[in-house]
Amino acid sequence: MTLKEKIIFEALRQFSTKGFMATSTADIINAVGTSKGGLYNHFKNKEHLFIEVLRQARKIWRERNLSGVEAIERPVDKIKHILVNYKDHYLADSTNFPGGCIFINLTVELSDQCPHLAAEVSEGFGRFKSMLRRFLEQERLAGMLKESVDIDGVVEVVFSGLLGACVMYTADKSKTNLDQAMEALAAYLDNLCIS
Amino acid sequence: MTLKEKIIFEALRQFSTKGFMATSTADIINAVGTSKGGLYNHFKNKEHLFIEVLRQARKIWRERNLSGVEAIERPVDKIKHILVNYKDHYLADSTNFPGGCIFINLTVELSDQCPHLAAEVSEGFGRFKSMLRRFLEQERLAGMLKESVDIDGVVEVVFSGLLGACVMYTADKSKTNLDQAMEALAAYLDNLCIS
DNA sequence: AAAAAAAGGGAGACCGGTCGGTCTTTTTAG
DNA sequence: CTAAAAAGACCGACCGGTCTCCCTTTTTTT
Repeated sequence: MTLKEKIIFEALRQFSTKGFMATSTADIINAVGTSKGGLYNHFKNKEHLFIEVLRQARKIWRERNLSGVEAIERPVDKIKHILVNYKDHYLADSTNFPGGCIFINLTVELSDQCPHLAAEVSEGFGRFKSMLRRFLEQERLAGMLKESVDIDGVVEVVFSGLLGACVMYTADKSKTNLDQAMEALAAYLDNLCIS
Repeated sequence: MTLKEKIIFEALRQFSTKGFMATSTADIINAVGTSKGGLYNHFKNKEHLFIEVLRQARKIWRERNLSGVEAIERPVDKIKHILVNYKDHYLADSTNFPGGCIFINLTVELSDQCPHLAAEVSEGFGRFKSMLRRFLEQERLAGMLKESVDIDGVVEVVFSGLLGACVMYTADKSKTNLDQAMEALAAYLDNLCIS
């Protein structure tokens, strides 16, 4: 692992817990065991480091949350699988994300202070919501969704519920509450389907 | 309005947008138009100011979100009323909370940096969840809840959904999306009731 | 093949600026 | 006259970022 990679992974860890502003370059430098020169040789400034950390975080997010989804045929089951991945492989990954969902944390932190960085972060939210909507539309096309179901409303409930559960997990670190929230969302989805 | 009150209200505004750590005492002092002496005569240090700001924030939260709830007889309608209050009177209060829900913002910011402050903040979450649960139990006692409904699960969905909607509102400031999320939660509640 | 030179990563002293907090001084009110 | 309120100079610590220096590795020259 090169020094640059080490810096990115350590910055990811610290941004995830302490946020972007509250993590000093000195914190990262000490944790990695390098120096100012070692860091600023690879990154123009703290903001450029942030961009690379964000890219890495997205890559890990996909690995954790989308693994095994392709192999599932029924769209609504794909969503339920993602919910399970979220709690068991993503939020539970205390090596890379010891502070919970880094995208939520950074969005909350930066939305009013660094709007251009926050926009970068929350871009992924829109893509995720679109994915959920696509799965639900496929389920409807297959005729497996109850007539009365409003897809956009369901997307909002599932997505907001997932976000809220992440926030609570950040706050109380309770795996029990997290499990319950995810199971409740899965039950909610089941209730929208036929048979 | 005394200087002390002015400081608390201004600190509330700034903590709500920029967070606790990123708001400097100088920011508050300049906005209020006072000096270091003017602030530190009324508050021992920044953390004590934080405590008083938190107390004020809770008071406003209750005023905004619980107004009119007493007058409603059916418990589940009380919850739906709170959802409406949340988006129309609480999150829309850009005078006091220009940065969205201050409790969520502060919880996310402080959970890993100042656990003792974060615990103070998120204490209210537990009380709110208990309130939701109490309403649902009353509804069940009145026989108006479907047999299959798991109250704890519903509490998780509604509470997490509310939290997540707040986070998204912090990120995109979209009143439309907020309305949709809240309406979807109300529809979810309707679906659990008889008739 | 040996010597010289160029290149680049890393170390850390250093800079201007900002932070929370203290202390002395001045102003104001009772 | 006194006591509280307010002002603001000041302090040490820390921030992001720059700069120079060193050391190792690679490339070029003889």
